[in-house]
Amino acid sequence: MTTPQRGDIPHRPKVAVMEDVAELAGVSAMTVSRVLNAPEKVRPETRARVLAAVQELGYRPNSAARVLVTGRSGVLGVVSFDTTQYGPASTLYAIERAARQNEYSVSIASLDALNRKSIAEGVGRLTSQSVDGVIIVAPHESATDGLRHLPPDLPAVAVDAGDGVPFPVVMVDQHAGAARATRHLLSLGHRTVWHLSGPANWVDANARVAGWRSVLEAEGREVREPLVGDWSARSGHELGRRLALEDDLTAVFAANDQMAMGLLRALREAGRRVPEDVSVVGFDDIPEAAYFWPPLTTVRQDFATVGRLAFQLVLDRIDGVLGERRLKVEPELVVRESAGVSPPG
Amino acid sequence: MTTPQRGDIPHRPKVAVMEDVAELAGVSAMTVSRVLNAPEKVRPETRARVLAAVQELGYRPNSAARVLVTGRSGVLGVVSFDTTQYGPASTLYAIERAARQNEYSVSIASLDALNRKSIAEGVGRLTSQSVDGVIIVAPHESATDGLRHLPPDLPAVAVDAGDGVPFPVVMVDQHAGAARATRHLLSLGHRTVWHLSGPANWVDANARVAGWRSVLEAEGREVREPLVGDWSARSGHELGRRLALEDDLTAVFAANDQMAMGLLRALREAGRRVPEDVSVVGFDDIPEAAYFWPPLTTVRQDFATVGRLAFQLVLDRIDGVLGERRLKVEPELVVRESAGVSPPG
DNA sequence: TTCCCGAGTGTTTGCGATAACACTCATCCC
DNA sequence: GGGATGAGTGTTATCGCAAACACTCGGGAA
Repeated sequence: MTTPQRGDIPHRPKVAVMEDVAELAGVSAMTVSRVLNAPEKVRPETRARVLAAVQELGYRPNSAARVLVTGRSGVLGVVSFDTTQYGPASTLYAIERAARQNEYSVSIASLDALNRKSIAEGVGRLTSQSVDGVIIVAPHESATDGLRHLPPDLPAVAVDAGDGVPFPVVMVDQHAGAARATRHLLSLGHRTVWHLSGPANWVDANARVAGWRSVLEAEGREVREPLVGDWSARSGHELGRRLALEDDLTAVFAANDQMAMGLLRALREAGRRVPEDVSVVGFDDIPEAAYFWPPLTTVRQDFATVGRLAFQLVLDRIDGVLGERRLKVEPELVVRESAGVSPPG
Repeated sequence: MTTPQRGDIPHRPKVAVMEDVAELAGVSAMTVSRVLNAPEKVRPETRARVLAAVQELGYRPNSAARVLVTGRSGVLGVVSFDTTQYGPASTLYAIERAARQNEYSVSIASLDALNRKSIAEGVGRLTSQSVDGVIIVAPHESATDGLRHLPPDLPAVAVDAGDGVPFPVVMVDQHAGAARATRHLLSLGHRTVWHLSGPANWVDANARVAGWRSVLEAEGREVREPLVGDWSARSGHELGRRLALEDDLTAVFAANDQMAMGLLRALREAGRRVPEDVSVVGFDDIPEAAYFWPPLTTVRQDFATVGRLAFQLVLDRIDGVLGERRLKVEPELVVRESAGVSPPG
């Protein structure tokens, strides 16, 4: 037993490795490896001895060594933008959950900007860490463009991407959700529906505009130019003040709940009652939506399902299975009190 | 050159390794390694040749191999609970940002429950992935208890933990924030302040109760039993209906903005005007708080700073530097319109 | 009896990088 | 001129694990 030198800090406190376990159990390292990876190939008594030794030494396999030899890390990369927002955060959470249940863990790369370069860099940060696969949550057109320039053999899956990406895509059917919201408002007797949209170049925003527009056009209603916000309550409020000036305004479909919230306040400040004078429908169904004033009618996105499906798809890709190209999750209209019948013209 | 066998899928598409770069540049692998890790030790011309080769082959170092030999992964683990909430999500985001700026990447482990076992398991999932350090965001008493049972030599830092944990702790000074909110309400002329607290055993909730109580006691005001919510708008609404029945109610301090939102609605439904009849102050300053009706006076928590500091502290611990034991970030009172002068008794 | 087979285990090798040390010169000093 | 010096580069060993292959049995078929 070597005594520590003066001042020596035992820096790596000598953690047990496979060889130590083998020795304690009186077998070879290979047998230990087998107990851990293919227990059925080891006689039960031997297995028990090995497991006891593992327990006693508190042995944990060194993943770096395993990765080096197997080429598999059991780590999934997620690149995303602004995970403080409800949508991305929920998606990330669902992915992590699904991953955990499948013995995967997840490594994240947040993006500062949404463009080709930063996407490539985020993916690069992850792949150089030897992740087995990547899920990219970046619902922006330029991110979509970035995806097109990634190596197509990368085991990747996109969430909420536009068309023409070389990977499977999972997304909520935004078009259908927006259409549902718009139809709901028309069914209440409104002559037309205004739209408070998300920022240009966000795929969700565009799809919602398209869904909204398609219903109005199909029904032959007037299509007013959408007002473009930035998803924030602030922008909803600001644009809401402009909307409140329109006196033929009776119904508004806001592209997310935060903007709807700002809108609600602007309408109230302008003396327009909701839903008596103006009806409002949002999108997302954030947990607080039911406690807006009035409670918000909105379109619920099932992020948990999106996350789960995305994980399932990367898993398939990692295993070389070619799965669906494009999976859509149905959104659901949640009727509360912010939308009512059209006031008599 | 071996021709692929029939049916053979070239499974690992032969990515370039250091030896390939070395060969192309006409040097040894060691020199390539040096160019990458200690460029000043290599003659400029050699370095240029190597870098050109790296470029040409698209070489990326294999991190697993590097980890195996250096014992350092450049990965930071973050264990947290419910990252869909604004606070944890913001903290996580700030940590990721700080990490990225220091060439670290982050791996996450979400917890399904907050107890000793799940904390240990979360930390275990991360350490077995050879993270260099861990930040634990689990502001619950039983999580704090879990921390006490972790190996104290683990390079870990806790965010928002209770006392007596064997790691440095970073947190917003909840006590001071709550005191500030309470004092603000008293300064407006209210005789006392009610409290809508967070759930029992959450360290933030407890600290806010303590801060609120300490001010009332110091000023000799009546201390009404706090109503205990669960952070959600739903619970704020429900408890708010009970509060609305108290006719000596003039001021409420809610432990977070979501509960304040529910409370606001309950008060309005009961015909109590805010701030004319009842003043409300929240906690967090979520981005929407300014668009509540009325705009919410609240206490802003600087999660970005918390995240940055936490990262700095783990970094120190990883490097063996012994830093602060407990770092507090000052919260800030943001005055908006939901709190006003006390109505004449 | 002999041979084969396969279950169970061991030995060797290699994954891709870096640490530690060895080597080669040109330079500089006395 | 001889040796010390140090900058620049190469060689070898090693990290911890698993794949591939080798070995040792005991039992059943021929």
